[in-house]
Amino acid sequence: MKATIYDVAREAGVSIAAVSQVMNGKGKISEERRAEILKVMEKLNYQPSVIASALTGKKTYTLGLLVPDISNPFFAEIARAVEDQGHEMGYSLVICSTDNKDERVERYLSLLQQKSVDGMIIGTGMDNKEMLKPLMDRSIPIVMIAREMQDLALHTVVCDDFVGGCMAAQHFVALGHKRLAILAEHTKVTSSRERVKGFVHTLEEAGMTLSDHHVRNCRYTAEDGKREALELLELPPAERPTALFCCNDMLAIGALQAAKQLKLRVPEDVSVVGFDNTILASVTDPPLTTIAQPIEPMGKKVVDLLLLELKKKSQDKQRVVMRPELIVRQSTGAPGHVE
Amino acid sequence: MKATIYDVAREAGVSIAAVSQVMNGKGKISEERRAEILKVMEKLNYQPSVIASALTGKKTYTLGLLVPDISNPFFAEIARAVEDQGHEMGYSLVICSTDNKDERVERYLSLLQQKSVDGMIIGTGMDNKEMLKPLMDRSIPIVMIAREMQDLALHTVVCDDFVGGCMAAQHFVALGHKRLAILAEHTKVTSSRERVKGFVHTLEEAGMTLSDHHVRNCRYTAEDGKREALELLELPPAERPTALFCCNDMLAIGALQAAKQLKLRVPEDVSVVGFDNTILASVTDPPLTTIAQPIEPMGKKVVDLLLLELKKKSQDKQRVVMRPELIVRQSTGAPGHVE
DNA sequence: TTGAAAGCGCTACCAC
DNA sequence: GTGGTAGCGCTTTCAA
Repeated sequence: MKATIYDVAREAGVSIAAVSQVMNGKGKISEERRAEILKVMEKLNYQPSVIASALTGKKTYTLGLLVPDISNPFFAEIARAVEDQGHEMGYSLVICSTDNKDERVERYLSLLQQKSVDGMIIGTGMDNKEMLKPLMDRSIPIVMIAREMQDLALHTVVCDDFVGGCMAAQHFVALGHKRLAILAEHTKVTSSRERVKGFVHTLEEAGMTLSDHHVRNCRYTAEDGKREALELLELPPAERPTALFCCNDMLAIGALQAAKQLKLRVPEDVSVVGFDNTILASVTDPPLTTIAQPIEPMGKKVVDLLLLELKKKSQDKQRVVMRPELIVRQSTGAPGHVE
Repeated sequence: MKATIYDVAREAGVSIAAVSQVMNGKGKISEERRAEILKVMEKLNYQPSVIASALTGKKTYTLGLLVPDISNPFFAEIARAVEDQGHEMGYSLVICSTDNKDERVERYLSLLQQKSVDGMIIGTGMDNKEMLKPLMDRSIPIVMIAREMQDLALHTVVCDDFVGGCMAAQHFVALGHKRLAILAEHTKVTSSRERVKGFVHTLEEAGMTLSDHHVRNCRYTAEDGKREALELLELPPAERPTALFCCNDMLAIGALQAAKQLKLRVPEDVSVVGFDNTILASVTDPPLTTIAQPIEPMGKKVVDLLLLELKKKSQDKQRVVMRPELIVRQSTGAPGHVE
């Protein structure tokens, strides 16, 4: 059986209070008692119970991370960054894949609460933002990453999605594209909406427009992207876009697959830009031009904000916006030309 | 503040014992009291504390998953399968990326123990297997996935790595390759060792051999794979392999990149087979022929075994071996020919 | 300095 | 049926 604080105390001939003190480095203990207790802990291979400690008002040293799908490389990379930064400070990470379903979000929110996590990092969308209210009322620290929850006072770390969308558009415009289209995520995904806005904004500044049926909403799988891209690319030549802006790398892969299936060459017949710059972007055929999010810095920052909130409550909520970057690979070129 | 069992009891005018009983569906309670209590719980939005419950000898409903790196798609996909199956049964998942470093493994093992997780799923290698002993002595349920811990009586779920290696070799032999090479993982990775063994075995059965410098050990990143593949592919023509078996998809991507850098065509100049069939295999250029592991069934099975172990202890340890499958895409062909 | 004791929220046993 | 109560392992006053 596991050794408890009582075992240590008995073995060392002191009170449990003494043991507790040396563990927490509080109170006054003579050096020799301290040493003795430490020795006994070692000998018994004593592992203090976080559970018991947490019950006494201390922390659980556990954080929750809600994302749509941990098997999606983007979120897996986020998770790794978050895990590392948390681990640095002694925290563990519980992952929660929501599939963007409110019921799952709710379930996980409740579960994490019952498990008394010290804080939650939310990187998933949800239709009903009210779900977060109860948590905030109970002042459970919550921070957002890669998603915004407007109207809610929450620390938030995002990349500048609007600017990212602009960058993609600028790239296409500079290349000379005239017929553009977008593969967006579900409209409830704020980051995707911003990217679309930025893209459209830049296009309009350049005197171009985007017809509605050239903006397709997908879920977040490559299959979805492929299906929508197929429809786009099968339009009559005069309407068929020569450039596709995809709101994430997964969708871009779907677009690439669609192009391949239709025997369209990339980038000669159609250019594709993705978003996120996950590992996927570097291995596609051709390698994907994409807008990079600074995933690691974002993950680190969001943990820092959360831990900050953990100690000093009720400060100003920050909104940290990090700059995306256009990574030009080989999926983009001038329309109708070999690059 | 969060409502406690006392709040519910007071509000409902009953004892906490009564409340506890309705929560756990045990003991006898009159229907009306039951309904009343339920109503109060609802009203107070009562969330029972898993922490307190766990302290009383119950479970924490939390599982730990140790993998080398959650941002590696293979492990991310494993994690998703494990998460889902666990979630089904009310468990949460703590992810632990070890980077294959013993110190990190040890740290996480200790942390998970202090947090009283109900069980651990280990999908990472470690040099010193002794680290697991203390956990086993304390009879903390441990199961292995995609890794073996020989000499240790542990439930284990793996795919048949040896057979997987054989499949790769058979594929190459059937295609007519004569000069083969392997990109293996670190020798301490049992699964990789088995794959190499199977590969070599089949080769020898076909009357072929593999010289030592045609078997390279890498870590687990694409960069490593690329570096080693570069060396292999820069050998003089008479020694240069026409077929590369890579022990995972990441390494295969590195190989693909190496080939591209050297202006070698795949599969005309060099064929490449990967292992795992992660999402990466479907997006490479060209799409990767690979040996698929049944990731989802494996993840589900390992959770089942763990939960089984949770209830009835000390049963026979199972070793579940799942069958891999050759997925032929476009990175393999006959040597010197366009496929 | 040191330790006795009062909880933290919940479970389970036992007496009523 | 129902509720009192003794812990679970640890933290934290507060006396001594």
